[in-house]
Amino acid sequence: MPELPEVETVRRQLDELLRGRVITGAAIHWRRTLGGQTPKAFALGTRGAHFTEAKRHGKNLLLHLQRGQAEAGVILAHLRMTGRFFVEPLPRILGKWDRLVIELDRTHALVFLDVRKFGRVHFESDAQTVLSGLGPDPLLSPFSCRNFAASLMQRRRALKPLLLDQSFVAGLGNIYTDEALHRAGLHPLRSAMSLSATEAGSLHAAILRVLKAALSKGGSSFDQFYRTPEGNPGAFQDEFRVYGRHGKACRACASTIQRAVLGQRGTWWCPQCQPTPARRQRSGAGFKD
DNA sequence: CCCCGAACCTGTATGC
DNA sequence: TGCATACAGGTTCGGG
Repeated sequence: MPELPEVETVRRQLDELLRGRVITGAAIHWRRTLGGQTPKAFALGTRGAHFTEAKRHGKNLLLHLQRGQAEAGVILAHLRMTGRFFVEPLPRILGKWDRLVIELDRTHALVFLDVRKFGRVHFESDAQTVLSGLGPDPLLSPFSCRNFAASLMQRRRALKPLLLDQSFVAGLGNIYTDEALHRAGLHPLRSAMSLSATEAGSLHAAILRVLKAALSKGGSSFDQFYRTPEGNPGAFQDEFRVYGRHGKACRACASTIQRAVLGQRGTWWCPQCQPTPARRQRSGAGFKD
């Protein structure tokens, strides 16, 4: 489900919904949601603290906590495939897919719902250590064209798996990687180091453009899984140019959109707008299928 | 460094 | 209708 535009939409709403609320309790309904942390450790870290600011890096949400005037750590959350947050008044009936319920001010609940159970929510006294392995977030400085181009030149990997690698850039997932490559006119199998300075610039611009456009629509929804904390779906799915459009006409040139599996992920591209790289420009791996 | 397959999970769509 | 299979916005691990 959620990539940078969806997570940023969630962050903005949680920032409004949670600011100032005091955590008065927590009930865990699926242990692994805490990612190895004990329920006791989560409760000790969070109970009695109040929310200050909601931040984000890549697809990670950081819900900052204070006790009085003192920093008290963060609730670090990753929605993975199907995680959702929302706030409801108490009392409420526990839902089938509710994995963690955090009580707010004794009157409300912050619910983490997650059908596939891949999502993670845990308390960290120091978020820096967890985020240290992540690359730059395109919507948070610094993400300069210059540095991005320079880091591309050092990698032989194909663009698709490289852009999905959160230690290279944080926030792109399967949808926005394919959408950015199409907008940049670059084939997903192109080796990163084969890009000219102009092509690297196009890719940098395309990433920013597609992420901002998706964010302005509240992200993308095409099933019941992604909803904002206020309960709304995104609307950017109507503007996909390649993702999921196998067999349909390219919106730019009318060629038939192709699909193949690359790096275990479905990959969509336009054979006209994104020409097949010459052997020299291709990375080692190829398509499966 | 890079690639692959498997694992973690449940729901939905599709085919027989 | 039932059953089997494939696939899904993500990440991590072990092995080659």
